[in-house]
Amino acid sequence: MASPDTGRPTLETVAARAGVSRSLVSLVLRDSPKVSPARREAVLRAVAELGYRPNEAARRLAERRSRTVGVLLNDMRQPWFADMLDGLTPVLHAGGKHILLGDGRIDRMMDETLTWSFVDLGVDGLVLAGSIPMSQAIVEAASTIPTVAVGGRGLDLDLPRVDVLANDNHLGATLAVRHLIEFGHIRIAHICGLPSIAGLPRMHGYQDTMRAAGLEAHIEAGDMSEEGGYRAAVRLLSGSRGAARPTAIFAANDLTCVGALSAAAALGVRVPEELSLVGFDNSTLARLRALWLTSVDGAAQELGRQAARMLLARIDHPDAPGETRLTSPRLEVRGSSGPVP
Amino acid sequence: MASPDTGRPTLETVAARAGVSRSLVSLVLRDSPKVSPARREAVLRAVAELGYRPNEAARRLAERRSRTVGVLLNDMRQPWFADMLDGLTPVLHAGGKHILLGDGRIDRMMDETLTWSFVDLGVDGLVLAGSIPMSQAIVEAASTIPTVAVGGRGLDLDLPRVDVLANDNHLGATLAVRHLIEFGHIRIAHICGLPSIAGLPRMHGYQDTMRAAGLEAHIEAGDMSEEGGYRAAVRLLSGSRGAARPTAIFAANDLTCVGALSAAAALGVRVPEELSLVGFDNSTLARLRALWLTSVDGAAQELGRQAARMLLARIDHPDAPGETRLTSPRLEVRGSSGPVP
DNA sequence: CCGGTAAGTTAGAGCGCTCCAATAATCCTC
DNA sequence: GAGGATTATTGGAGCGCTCTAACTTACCGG
Repeated sequence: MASPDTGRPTLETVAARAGVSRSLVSLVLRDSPKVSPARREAVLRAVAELGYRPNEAARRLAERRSRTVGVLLNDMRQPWFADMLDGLTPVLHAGGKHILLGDGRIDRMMDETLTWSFVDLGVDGLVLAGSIPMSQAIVEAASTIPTVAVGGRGLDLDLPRVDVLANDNHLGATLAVRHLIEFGHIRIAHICGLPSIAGLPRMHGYQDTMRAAGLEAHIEAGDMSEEGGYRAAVRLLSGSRGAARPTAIFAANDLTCVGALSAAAALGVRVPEELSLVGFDNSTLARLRALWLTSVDGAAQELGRQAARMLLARIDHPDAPGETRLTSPRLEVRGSSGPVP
Repeated sequence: MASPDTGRPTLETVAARAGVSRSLVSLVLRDSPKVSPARREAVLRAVAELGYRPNEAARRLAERRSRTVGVLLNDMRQPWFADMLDGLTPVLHAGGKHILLGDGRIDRMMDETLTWSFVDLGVDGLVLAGSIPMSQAIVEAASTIPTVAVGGRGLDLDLPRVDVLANDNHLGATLAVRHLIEFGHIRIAHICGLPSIAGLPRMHGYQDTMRAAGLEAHIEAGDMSEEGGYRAAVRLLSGSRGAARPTAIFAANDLTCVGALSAAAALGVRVPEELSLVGFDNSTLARLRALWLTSVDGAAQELGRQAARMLLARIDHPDAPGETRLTSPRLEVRGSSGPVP
């Protein structure tokens, strides 16, 4: 004799109203085929009249799964993550999954607590996005829960049954440098990023392509920030190295590229007439007409879609061997690059 | 006689190991004062040895609350939301709340499903951020669940026990226009935003301040986008209105302002020598040295902090009368504004 | 018209936790 | 060292749902 006296209606309440048992209501709600049309009708009417909504916590407890996947990322305000999520979420929703976002910057506790709270919540799957720091907690979670690593982590740490999906950063750099070479540039410099899973292959792609073309590589240190890009570009352009000023710069990401653009403006070097710039990520920044950067597009959205599909497959099949897949980037040519002067 | 055979340990498992009852373990975990040091010790050891973590779903069901608040916003990639969240989340965490993010753009179902899923999950509180569309579901949820509306919605729809916290957009516009007047500008135009809860007061602030200074207002239509700002600025600057070209433009937000900046560049109008620009939001965009916009800072982070505090208070006191609070913006002066030519 | 099968419905035992009421152990105080 | 007041500990009844196994009917051919 439950007490539907207080607050929201429960299965009990609905059952009483429809004149059936709790179990039958449950069957109707999970639309089981073996319910007579008459009863189904009655139950649905009762549900509507009472405005009944199932209690998610109870359902999770009973089902022992949450129909939820956790997404761990480091900074949602970076356009790459937003784009990736744009691809990821519709597919996961279509697969009947809720999404729980964990942002390492917003919840400054990525290291441990955030991951554990996902585990406690009993997420059905985990998406590790970007180059989030790999704590003990994450490694443990990833080896228990079906997990997909997208765009960064995972290539390095190789867990047994984790799928890895990443942008081919090496190829992206190659595309950028080839583009500049085709414009006739010879002195092409690179402002590198951090020595991360994203930064290193971009740098190596640059080096390899330069070498293949018989050109001399010139790398200036950056840190994926605007400030770093500005300083590196100032060093490159201020001619402290004699007359060999580069006519083109390939930057490790768009933010760095924007910094380089500012440096060029500050030093009176016109872009693209005197200096060509190519960024990486094709972020919203690159698309602002005030900046209008040529940039490598990592197809983050497509990456997200694929990640979602892989995760859904893995949830159904937790023990399949881990798969690694690289996706091909594309160059988006805009106003910051042009023929060599 | 539970079966700790499978998977994660439960209270039962821990209790057995520590040689105490389930209840005692529960008391230790919620660190009740009335547990003897010896038992507490034993329980904690068992917990550590087993790697026990409480099942969040079960806890929620039993406690009939989720220690979670839902945050509903429309687009996380807008810097304003990120900043607001930066202020909001630490305070909520400190108050022992988990955070559930619902992004209207990412989960394209803000209208209904997203809100309902918050309700089903049994969130303890709700934060409505920005000018999310007000669906029936939201209104219903907000009148049941402790709710705070921050930076947009809420001023208009006035629900009985909902706190409203907003930036004083009218004052912000006033600051911007006064700044330009102090620089000696007379012909100050405004590119307005959408007629939203954020856009309208900015426009009115502009109008009122111009009128108070005995100046003639001139408003060009924009839409809070870069493209809109570009077009409006082209109309303003191309002189189709005779010689009375404005020497300063106050834009409804930074994106619009960036558009205006591009228009100036395209038309050969130098900023700030020939044209001063002031934006709104003081977003990361405004801080890029390539743009370096003077902008009104809505103190989104502080807004977030206050919103969190108000929500925590309201959760403890659901029936207190709704409170409305406006916060004062501040002008961040950068390179896009200067003395009248 | 009876046993057998299919179709529809239901009781009831969990899921893993909280929390109250009841019990057991301990501590005083006289 | 008995009686009462604390202080610790425990049993057990939920929380609202799922899911299996058992129970009703209804149907049908022999």
